Amino acid sequence: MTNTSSETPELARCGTCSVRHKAVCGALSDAELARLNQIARTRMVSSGQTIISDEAEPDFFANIVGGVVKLTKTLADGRQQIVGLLFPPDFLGRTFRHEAPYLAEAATNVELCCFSRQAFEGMIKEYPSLEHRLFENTLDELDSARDWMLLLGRKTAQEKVASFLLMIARRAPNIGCSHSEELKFVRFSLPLSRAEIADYIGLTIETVSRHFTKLRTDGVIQIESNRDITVPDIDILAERADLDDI
Amino acid sequence: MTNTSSETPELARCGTCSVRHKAVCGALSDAELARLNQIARTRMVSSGQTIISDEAEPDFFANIVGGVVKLTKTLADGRQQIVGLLFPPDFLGRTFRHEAPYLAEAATNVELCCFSRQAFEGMIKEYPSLEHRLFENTLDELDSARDWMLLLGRKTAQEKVASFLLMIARRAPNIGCSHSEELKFVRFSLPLSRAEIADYIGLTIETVSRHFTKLRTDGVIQIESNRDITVPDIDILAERADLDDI
DNA sequence: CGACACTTTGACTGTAGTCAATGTAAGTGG
DNA sequence: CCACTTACATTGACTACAGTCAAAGTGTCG
Repeated sequence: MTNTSSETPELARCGTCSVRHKAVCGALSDAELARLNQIARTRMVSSGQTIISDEAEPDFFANIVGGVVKLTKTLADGRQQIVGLLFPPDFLGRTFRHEAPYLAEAATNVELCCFSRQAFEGMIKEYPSLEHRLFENTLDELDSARDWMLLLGRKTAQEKVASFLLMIARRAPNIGCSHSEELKFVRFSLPLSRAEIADYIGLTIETVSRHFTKLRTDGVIQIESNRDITVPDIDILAERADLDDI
Repeated sequence: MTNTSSETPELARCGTCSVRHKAVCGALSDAELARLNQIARTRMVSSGQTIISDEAEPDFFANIVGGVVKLTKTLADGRQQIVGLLFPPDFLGRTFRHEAPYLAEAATNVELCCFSRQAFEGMIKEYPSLEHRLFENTLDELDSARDWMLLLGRKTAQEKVASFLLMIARRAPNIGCSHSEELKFVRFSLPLSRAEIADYIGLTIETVSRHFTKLRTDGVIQIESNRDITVPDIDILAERADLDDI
């Protein structure tokens, strides 16, 4: 929360990029990457800042290099729902449609690698392998969205909170966390406030807080500070989440 | 519910196909289509039959030519959530992944145009325009899934029921319905039972039924029969749905 | 006509929401 | 350094919306 969106984005340096092979860029050869490098600009966005408004037409796409981005939808009376959470090396932006269907905000301080819409869509048309990678990403996002629909429509508050913590514990390696060898023990920082968690799992702040407390008194989690959670045995947390599906 | 899945699928006839230009096939030239035609087989599936199990690895994809297909996810204790509803000319199947992430069932009698996985994935690799079309479809499905997350997480039972009816009214032209010139007046048949509607909008049967009754007594809808609904003024229904977003 | 599946309605319950107060931690200025 | 502010989180008391359990109603098909 120190600096706002940096004013002088600098040329990206793909050679030293931490998400080079995991992000969509992984689909490109060295020569193709060199061209992408020409249109890529690093940009820092501080926590709470809007990245893509749902009112304007965004003129860029981005890879998430660091931090967490939340995608939210809002009803006329202010009720909000987080419909997606992006971690490195996820891709941000709705290709082939000019109106953004949601608001993208930095949930933490975020590092982006941005591409202008025009130049990037041009590259998509030229390099089918790039479009293929984006397509695979989108299929994975759709699978996640549908998992979340099951959570929102059918899980109890307790299961929702446990499922949320489990999801963060599993994705946290991408934003830095520690865990034991056998992965039973996990410690991580929550990228969201209680209010944001509530908006993600379709509850109120109070209900989220109550179930955090319940999980703590039941010994399933330890709350080191508001944002720092330790899970002694992730399998026990998973039981509380009612391990999805058949 | 008359016939089960037909035993002798016949060669598709793309020339007379009702979804030729709207389905993914629309991305193909006549020559390319001729090749797709070779691997396409028409198949009828009766209401209630499973099309793709979430336990087996499906070996085909399909275009929905007629009828409605529901995609469901189930928790260990039997709670269900419908995570997608496919109408003509939607595409059914998860490309590039062998395990199906959900169960696909015929909600009504359904006509499919099926392609073997191997042959179709081969064509995708050869024809980037086909992959592009599938990608655009998937982006639209993702947008819909996120709209539905807002409904599941943040809308009241009344709003959920109204939103569901509104969605059906808007997509019903693809499964046959009548409406007035200015589109205010709409009459359609529901492709789902009350139990299925409940599983789609995250409620119980009883709550769905109560809110149908409420909308009827308020004059927002007329219930001609369990499955047949008339909406005298769709704008009034839309008000009850709390027209999404900002 | 009778059986069955589905839907509606009623009475009651319980989970999560609402409203309000208190607690906690980080940051600011006298 | 300590009062004060501010933002965020927790806890408590009460409420209400949707869920549960049960019965009655409706429609379809043999």
